[in-house]
Amino acid sequence: MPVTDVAIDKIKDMIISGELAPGDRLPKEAELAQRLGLSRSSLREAVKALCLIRVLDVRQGDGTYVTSLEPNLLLDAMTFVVDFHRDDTVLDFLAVRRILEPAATALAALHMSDADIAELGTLLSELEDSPTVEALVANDLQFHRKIADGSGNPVLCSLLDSLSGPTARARIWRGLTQEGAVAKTREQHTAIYEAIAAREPELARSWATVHVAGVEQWLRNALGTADDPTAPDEPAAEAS
Amino acid sequence: MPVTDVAIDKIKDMIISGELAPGDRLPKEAELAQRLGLSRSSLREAVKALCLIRVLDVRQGDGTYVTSLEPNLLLDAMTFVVDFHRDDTVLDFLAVRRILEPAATALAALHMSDADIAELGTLLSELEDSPTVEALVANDLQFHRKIADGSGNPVLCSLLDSLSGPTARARIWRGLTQEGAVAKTREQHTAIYEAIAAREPELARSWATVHVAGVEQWLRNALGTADDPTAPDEPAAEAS
DNA sequence: AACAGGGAAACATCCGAGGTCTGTTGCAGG
DNA sequence: CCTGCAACAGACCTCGGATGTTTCCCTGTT
Repeated sequence: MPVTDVAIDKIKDMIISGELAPGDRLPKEAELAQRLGLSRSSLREAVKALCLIRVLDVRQGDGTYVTSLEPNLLLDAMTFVVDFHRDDTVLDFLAVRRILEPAATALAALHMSDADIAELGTLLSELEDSPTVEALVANDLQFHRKIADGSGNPVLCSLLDSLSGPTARARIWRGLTQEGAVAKTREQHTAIYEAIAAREPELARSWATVHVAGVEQWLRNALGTADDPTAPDEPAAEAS
Repeated sequence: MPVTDVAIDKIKDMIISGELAPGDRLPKEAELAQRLGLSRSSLREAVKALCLIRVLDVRQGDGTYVTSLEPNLLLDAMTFVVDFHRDDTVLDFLAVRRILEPAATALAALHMSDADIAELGTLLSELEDSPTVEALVANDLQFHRKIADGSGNPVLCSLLDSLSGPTARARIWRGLTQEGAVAKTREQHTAIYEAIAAREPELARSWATVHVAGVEQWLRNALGTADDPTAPDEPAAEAS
């Protein structure tokens, strides 16, 4: 195993063992390199890799620090990974989102604060009557992010955030090619908001399912894979 | 922005744009470095980072290649990230797993091949009467992995696989401290298997919910956070 | 045709020398 | 005493080259 990979594991272990706590500063490059028994070049490769996944944070002129290691930060790195997937796997991501989003929406109906719900309503009313597709998608992302955040589970929130990337692309495509998509999206968002405001988790869950499934169904038809037997094609009664 | 980060983006773009397809070989270090306008040292840092998240695969003496970029490979890198989370966030991961696992189990009941179901049964019967905790957990991981794979959604499968890491640790802890956990786990596994074999998605979903919720409930009590208002503490009726 | 040897190619690792940015310290002025 | 600016030191950034290791592949032999 290359020394760089060893160094990555060593640093990882130092963090997991508690020797390095979140926010701590690492020894300077030269010092740490000597301690781990490798050159500065190789160490820098290890640090850069851990930096990409948000475990370390290097600040030029200052030092290298362990990040907060909070779920939202670490899962955020998954967005980078998701970006690599082409359209042929976007359906699989969307299928996962269709599982998580309704659950998150139901949780939001239970746990969201009144103030946050009010902000959610503001978000909806901020949208112009005839928004551009870009504005609609941006508003959509904020809307769903706020709901995911309202679920009270940071892991769930971050995961949904990451999965929304490909969905957003698909949604733009949809908005550009399908008439009525804008109006339909707004109607469904309003319905979800009202269900949450009414503290009706099951109703919120159902609307969320309908909302995501709509995009999924359209995308499946657009890709011509509606007859793919390996794809999950049963509603599975999340909203029963 | 450091030149290394620029290089990471450049390489990423080369892949996303299709200039570099999965399995393709990158130009040699010196050549690519010159083309991207930086030194080999800096380029190597970029390559190493992309290597950690399984986007690139370097083979000494041969060259650097783009991986298959399949979801299972890329999501697999998330396991590395999940390892960094301490016990105080494991409940959040478990809560997400409790959302995904029942859904995956229901899908497996619909899509799993008869041959795979038979293997699932074999897995159960392979376990000794009084297994060690380690053997039980290993068997448990295989069992759930096979079900996740049977859902037919590679993204869902990989995601569950990553989330099972922390769960496994908790399960070991549970097995070591709670009497009857071994027997209960086996009973529930058998019930899940039989529901899948009977092609009963809703029954399979319910058993999976019970199974994961059991660990979750135990862990919450063990951590003394049962009264945490921010944690999702409602069954949310997945199995209604 | 099969096998062993050798050479070329490519990555792995290291070293050392500037460059750039940041945080701090100390001095001068209000 | 407080404020602001300037110089300094510390730490990371980037580079280029030299040497070691591994793999692939061509070649020659059996």
